[in-house]
Amino acid sequence: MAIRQTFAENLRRYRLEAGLSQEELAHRAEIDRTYVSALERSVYAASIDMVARLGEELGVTAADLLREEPE
Amino acid sequence: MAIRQTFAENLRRYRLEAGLSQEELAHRAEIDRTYVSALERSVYAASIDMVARLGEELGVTAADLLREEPE
DNA sequence: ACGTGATGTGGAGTATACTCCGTAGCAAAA
DNA sequence: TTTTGCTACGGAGTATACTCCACATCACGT
Repeated sequence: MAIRQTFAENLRRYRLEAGLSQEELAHRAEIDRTYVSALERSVYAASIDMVARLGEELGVTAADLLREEPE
Repeated sequence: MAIRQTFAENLRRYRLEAGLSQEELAHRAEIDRTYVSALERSVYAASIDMVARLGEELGVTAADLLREEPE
């Protein structure tokens, strides 16, 4: 499940860098706000469609969101 | 669905470079053979757990499998 | 023509991603 | 203390990822 943790950390980091709340991000990506919360807590293994949608709103690629040791 | 297509192409390419059949890869990653076939045809949006498992057997990262224009 | 390896594809079932509702906690501001 | 913004988290329902079966096709070698 290491990949979930990596994704969770990247998602939260990019979201905060974009200055967005979980709710704002969820609204823009047209997904549920509680699900964003769950993803940042590694509760679920998101689908690649979901990863791409979130990345779009954050201005990064799906690959970026799954990359370890970013930058 | 662009991300599915990218993933599908990368999966097939890395699999062939590794000299594995869909069946061999499926067996090593302990998943179903027909599912590997489906993924290479962009039928489903794989979960990030699944992407990571496949990447492990192919010697690449999950991010690699989702990266566009791989060199 | 026949057998074999590799892949595509359909159908039915199970596991889980994802949605939508509500409630609760906590920090900062009034 | 009360309000407001943000997040955690539970439960129940729906959508879909994923498994397992079977059968079909196509290319190749014998």
